[in-house]
Amino acid sequence: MAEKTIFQFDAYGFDLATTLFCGQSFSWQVCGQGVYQGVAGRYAAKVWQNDNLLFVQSLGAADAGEKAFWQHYFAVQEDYPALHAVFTENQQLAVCINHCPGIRMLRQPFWDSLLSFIISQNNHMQRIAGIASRLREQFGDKLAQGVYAFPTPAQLASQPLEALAPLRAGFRAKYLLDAAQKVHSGQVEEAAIRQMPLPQARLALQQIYGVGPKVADCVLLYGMGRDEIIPMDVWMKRAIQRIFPQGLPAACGDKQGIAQLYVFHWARENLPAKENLHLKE
DNA sequence: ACCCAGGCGACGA
DNA sequence: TCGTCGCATGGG
Repeated sequence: MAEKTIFQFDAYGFDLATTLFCGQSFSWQVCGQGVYQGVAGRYAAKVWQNDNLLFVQSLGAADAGEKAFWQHYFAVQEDYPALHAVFTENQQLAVCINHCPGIRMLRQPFWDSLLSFIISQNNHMQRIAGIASRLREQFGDKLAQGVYAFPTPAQLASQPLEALAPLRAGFRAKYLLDAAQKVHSGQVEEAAIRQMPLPQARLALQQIYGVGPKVADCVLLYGMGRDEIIPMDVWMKRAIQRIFPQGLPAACGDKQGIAQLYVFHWARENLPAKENLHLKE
């Protein structure tokens, strides 16, 4: 029978839709007018927003930890007014923030983000979401009607490469398997990486075949809370070339990765790729 | 048809 | 250690 547990959070200034679909997560889909359905870790939910209230309806068997999980996931207790006050001191950055100030850094599980950003390489956002969705549906546990968890490392590690063909992940399929095998075996261990200094943490993740500097940085930022990281993809390179030749303002300090969310989103909506094809660095 | 995508690994110099 | 290229797939 359907679970009706609904968690409610104060979310002043929050923009749920943009936060879910700005390229940091590939675990959500539209399931109605202003209602989105998705997964994080072992939890499935429907989410919607009413002004400054965020509603999260648990779709699985809600447990004692679920409310705290979503509270953390949606960053509803983090002080964004304070962050914005610092970020907007810089005029260029203020343009990016003001373009969509309601974006929040989702606090995603490590494993979800590792799979998602392996899929993301040399790929388009729509396709990333599609492959991630097929990966969950094909190999993950069903948490609710139409919502599947990402396969656990053990579930995925036991698959032969050919089994991933229906994902249409292309050359990334073997990368997904290697990630599963190395996490399952403990060769790549989340808890240990969380304790490491950044350079070491990056190298630890890059042991995975198919995880290079960019994917490692995305996992550290989006899946491990390393807010000081700016993953450098083509959009961020364009934005930096164009409006931040000196890099993001030093005042962003160890929250540069959060500032990056706004710059990335601004760049995607304001820097047509065609005009910027031959920019370097 | 051609170019591109939240890159990476292999290879040659 | 640094460029360059192929890689799977599919949308513009």
